[in-house]
Amino acid sequence: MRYSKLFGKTIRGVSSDEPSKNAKLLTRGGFVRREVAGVYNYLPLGLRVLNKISNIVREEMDKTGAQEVLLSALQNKANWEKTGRWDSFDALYKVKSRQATEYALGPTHEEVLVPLVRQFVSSYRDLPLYLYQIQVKFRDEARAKSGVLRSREFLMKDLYSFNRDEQDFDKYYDRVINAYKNIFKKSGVEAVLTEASGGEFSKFSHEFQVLTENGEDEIIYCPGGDFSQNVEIARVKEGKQCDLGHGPLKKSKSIEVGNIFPLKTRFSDAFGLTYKGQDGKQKPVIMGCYGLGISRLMGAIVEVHNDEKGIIWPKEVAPFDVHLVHIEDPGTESWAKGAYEKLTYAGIDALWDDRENVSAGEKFADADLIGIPVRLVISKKVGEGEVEWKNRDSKETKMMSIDETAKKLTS
RNA sequence: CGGGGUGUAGUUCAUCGGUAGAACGCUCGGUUUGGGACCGAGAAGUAGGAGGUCCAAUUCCUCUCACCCCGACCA
Repeated sequence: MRYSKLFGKTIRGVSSDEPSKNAKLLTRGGFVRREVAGVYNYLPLGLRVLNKISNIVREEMDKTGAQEVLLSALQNKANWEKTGRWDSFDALYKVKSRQATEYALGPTHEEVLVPLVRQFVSSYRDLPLYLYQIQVKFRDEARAKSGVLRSREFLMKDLYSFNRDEQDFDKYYDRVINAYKNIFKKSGVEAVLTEASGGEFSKFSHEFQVLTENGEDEIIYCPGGDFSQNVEIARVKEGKQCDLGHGPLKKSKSIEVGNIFPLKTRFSDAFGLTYKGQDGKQKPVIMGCYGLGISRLMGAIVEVHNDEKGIIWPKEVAPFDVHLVHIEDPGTESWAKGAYEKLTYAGIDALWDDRENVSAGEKFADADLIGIPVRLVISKKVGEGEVEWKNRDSKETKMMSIDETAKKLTS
């Protein structure tokens, strides 16, 4: 992609209206632009990151045996009344058609999926069933804040499990925990598996919490990794010695990037989702719910991976593999194009800063702000057929041939 | 939803009763080219909206809308 053609530009300053680090950097870098409070537009760079994260999530979800669907955002009011949530779900957006029919604007999808699954599940042979989607969710937050971390419209992966019994459910629950661990690891963040309140549905839930100053949640955890609780339920205090000898428990602000919990038969009962067991008896389906905020994770990654110059994307979620910077010198006009074509041919996704009459300093500053993990410079100083390789998170540079570069990037 | 604050050029902000200004960005010309270069010329605004006070309102008052912050809320 030629940077000169890319929709969305970097900007130097950003309104003091946008005080959160993630929104500031994402806005300055040309990834997002705010539409209204708590709602963001994702520009090409931002969408690329969302898609990278989504694909990591898809891969791991598919590995657990789940299938992807896409459910409706406009939802049937009657089903929300059936579960009692039409009135009790505070953050529910309600919209009205011209015929005065009311709809829920989906904040979550039990009310859609359970009746749908009911049409297909009747026997123990139809279970287990695992369905997920990646979709825009709407929640009427009393107060949107922290940039893309708490927004009213956001991209979320939600998975719902349907099992014959608790034992099967427990096994799958653990499998999803593992999948989540893989997702966060690949996305470049450390997410601490944390016990939290179960709210309406069960005694407990599990949250995946990314430690950062700017988080809204707070957890008490063992530095050894064997214990973590959200302060909302924590009975122990910071500083208490870990039972397994890992030293004093720590307290930290954090961002909840995933939340999983048992639904038991809460929705199966509401919609009469049952199956006939091998023994001929009609039984309720045991459900679980597994959320993961894609856009929120993007924000969390930015909160964690940045420096005074801008974002530092982990490789797997970066909008491009490399940032090709051409410093104009007479006689080098064709060099960058040649390099770009070679890299593209090798399957490397390059953002090529081909702007004319833009100083080297400005191109470097933009590259740092955008935060693609590898920067390749082409200039007279570097020489034809060569590039200067620099990682975003390092000061060191290295000269190498374009062929070598392509090989290193694809290995 | 309570408390506080802010709406002026594409963006960030000044002006604070006498009808609008800078920087960045943008356009044109030229000089530059390894860390956000420079010179010159130029385009760009119903001052969020409505009402009121006043000879005169971006400025003061009222209402309204939007946005931000703190809190409450956050399956």
